[in-house]
Amino acid sequence: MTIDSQQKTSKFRWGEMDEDDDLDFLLPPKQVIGPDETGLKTVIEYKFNDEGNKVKITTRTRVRKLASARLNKRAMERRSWAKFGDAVNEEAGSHLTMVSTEEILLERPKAPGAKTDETKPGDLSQLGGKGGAVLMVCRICHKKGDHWTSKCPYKDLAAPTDVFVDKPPGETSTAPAAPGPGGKAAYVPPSMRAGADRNAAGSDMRRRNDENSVRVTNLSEDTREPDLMELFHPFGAVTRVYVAIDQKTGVSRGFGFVNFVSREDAQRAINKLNGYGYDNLILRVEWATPRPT
DNA sequence: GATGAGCGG
Repeated sequence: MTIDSQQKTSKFRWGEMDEDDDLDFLLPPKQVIGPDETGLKTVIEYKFNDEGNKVKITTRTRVRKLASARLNKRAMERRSWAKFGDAVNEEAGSHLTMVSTEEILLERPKAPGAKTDETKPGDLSQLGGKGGAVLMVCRICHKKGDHWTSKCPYKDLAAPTDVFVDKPPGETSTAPAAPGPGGKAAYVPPSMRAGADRNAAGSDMRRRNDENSVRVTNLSEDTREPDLMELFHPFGAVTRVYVAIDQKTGVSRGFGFVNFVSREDAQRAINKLNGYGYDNLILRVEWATPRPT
């Protein structure tokens, strides 16, 4: 026995074959001929029948006839049109199919409780941004790595998200608190409900409040936020008081901010409290320049 | 004299 024939037998031994073993590799390869001009496609394949004999199976199919039969009259008519536009100088299907350059963001699902994926810190810089840039995709303008949704320059222009859209006024819900068929019942603030004037009082309020920000400087270092509240709230509704604290030492940095609902109230507070003696110091109260967005 | 913390996904 030659080495060559030994190798052959080691690949395939008749004795080890089961009845249902796949012997198809012993058969000649399948042949596909056509379809020819008449639309006739011929497939020739070989199989073993139940007796273990090799049989040849020839299948003929009408291809073109069938395909055209499915096209309706109008479609057939369109086929006879003269080509126009870019198609005039092109082979059908060559350059006419466009590859979309639109950016489509896919969010990779992450199992709850799973650790952040093993993206190396070096990769983040390549994707152009501050730390965590890859995860930062604005839900309003979809710009990625630039800003969070809350900082979006289009935040105030954006149409409200679906969850905030209430039913049209005529449609009254029978059970308002019950979850809808699709899932949880979403709370809809009155200002966002159908029929509410969004421009009047609701969505715009937060931004306006932020602009009614008053800076208070020359505070003694033991002046705290409750003190500021006590001092300023007689002038009108205060939405926020803040005293800057040194993060290391925990002592006041001597300045803070007070936000008012109404700009007029803020102005009155400024007029009255600027130069006011408080804790042996002369307060300085003036409009704060809005924080950089 | 002085201009805010931290949280998302």
